[in-house]
Amino acid sequence: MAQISNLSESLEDYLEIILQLDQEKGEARVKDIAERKGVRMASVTGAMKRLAKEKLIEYRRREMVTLTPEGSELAHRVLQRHEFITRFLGDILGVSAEVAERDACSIEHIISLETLDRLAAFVEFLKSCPQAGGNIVELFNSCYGQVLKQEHGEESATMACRNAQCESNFPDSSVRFFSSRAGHVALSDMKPGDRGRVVSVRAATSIRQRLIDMGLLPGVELEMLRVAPLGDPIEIKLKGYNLSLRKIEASTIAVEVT
Amino acid sequence: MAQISNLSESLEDYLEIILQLDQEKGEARVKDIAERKGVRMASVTGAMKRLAKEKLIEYRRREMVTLTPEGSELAHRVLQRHEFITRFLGDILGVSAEVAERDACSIEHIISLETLDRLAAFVEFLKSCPQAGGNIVELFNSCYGQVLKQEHGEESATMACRNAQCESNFPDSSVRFFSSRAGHVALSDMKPGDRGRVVSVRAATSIRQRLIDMGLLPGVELEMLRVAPLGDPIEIKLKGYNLSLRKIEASTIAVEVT
DNA sequence: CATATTTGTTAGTCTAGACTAATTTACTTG
DNA sequence: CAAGTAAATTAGTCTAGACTAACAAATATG
Repeated sequence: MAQISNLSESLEDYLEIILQLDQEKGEARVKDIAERKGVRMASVTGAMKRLAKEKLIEYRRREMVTLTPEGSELAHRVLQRHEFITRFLGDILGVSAEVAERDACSIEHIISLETLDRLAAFVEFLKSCPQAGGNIVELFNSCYGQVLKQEHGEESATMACRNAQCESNFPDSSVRFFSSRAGHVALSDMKPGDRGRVVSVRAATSIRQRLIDMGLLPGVELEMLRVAPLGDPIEIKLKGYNLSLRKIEASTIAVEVT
Repeated sequence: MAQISNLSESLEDYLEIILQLDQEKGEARVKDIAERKGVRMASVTGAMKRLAKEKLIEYRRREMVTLTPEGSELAHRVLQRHEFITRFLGDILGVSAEVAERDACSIEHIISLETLDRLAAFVEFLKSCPQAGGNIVELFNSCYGQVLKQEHGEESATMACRNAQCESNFPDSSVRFFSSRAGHVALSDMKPGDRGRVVSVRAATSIRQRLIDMGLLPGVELEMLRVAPLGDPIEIKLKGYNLSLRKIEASTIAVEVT
């Protein structure tokens, strides 16, 4: 049972596809539904029966599918949710269009209304609150780069980054927190000679700021030099200079060993 | 097949639960796994066989479950992903703890690594980039309120809001974009006398800022007064004063009719 | 008009992943 | 130690949702 309806995910998908086809072509036929959903026509026939039983569509054998008023209402809600998530992934996070679409397709069915509401509020906030600058999203995407987006005329975004002096802070535009093959290790667990790349800094704010000021930012390359006899302090090399850290600080830093 | 592994969602869940139990109690038993996953023991037995076949766990009948090195590696990755998503939902979006946990549980299995990476980068950005203020998240949560979070000692967050003069901008701390029963309607489609609440403003940035300056913010209550003969302009009442909008502007504003 | 081709349907199969009920094994305790 | 209880397994059932194969209807075309 998905969140909005009491339908299965699959049936929600069918409903959504029917609405889309209806809007695009003015009609929804079994063949087109099958093609868009990536299933065989026989599967569609079955699904149509289930939807008809729920009185969400009107369907007579070999004719086109039409939404009932309740079906249409529901389909619109499902579609709105889908499009919102796609926009969040694409426009805010800068995920590539295909992946945004695919992920939205699955997330829409399982995300709670509470989370959706909060996410929507967050998006509105990022776009509207004058204190948030209004350009947070552009700033983010120019600092961290977007996936597979090389549209022209993005000069202003790049400028925003330059102006904000973020450039030197975020040196790697393709930070891979999760997709790296290697597992992540706490900096404090590295052996002398190990090299790696900072993945995240999870220290409390006060310490965090210090670490960041020292250059320990996501994406930065570093090398473990020495660990003192009792494991404290730890000496690392980054950006060409050496740095000493306390073990407790180093343990908050996740590193992808290379 | 979930993203990280080629296991089913359910099997990933089992693996994750085994790791958690192992960390918490030092051992994972069928009964506890069943309880945590909310299934019967018989179902666990079946799942353990499937996991053992994949060489992810070591299991002999009626003994406790242990992770193989590969299983442990995978389980850690799954758990890390889970915890990251939970933190995003809870700490950034301000979703209530239970829902954050529940949603993370489902989202973790379907979200792509690309999206996960972008999300992680975004979170790091919000927390680290000096230009982003570093307090964007607190600002958001104090402006829009958090769900079911009434911890004390949040004075500083509230202050951030006051200082930022966001208070008057975001009057309603429980904006419901998706969870409202009623569907959303474009402001331009409302009838004279209808009352409602702004859900979102989707205009282009230039117009958007003007609308926002006039007080058309998510959560604001308004009433439709008059529509001129040709549908343009539209007169609405909000916060006690009257406002005229062009139809094209009004059509970008989604309203939840009350 | 006869025959292809396209479009849909029916009937039956398969799978994962839950379930119940009954049984077996292991541990505890009077 | 016998009996009771807790833990785990086996065997079999159910469901959604896909699949294939074969057939049927509608449409197009030589």
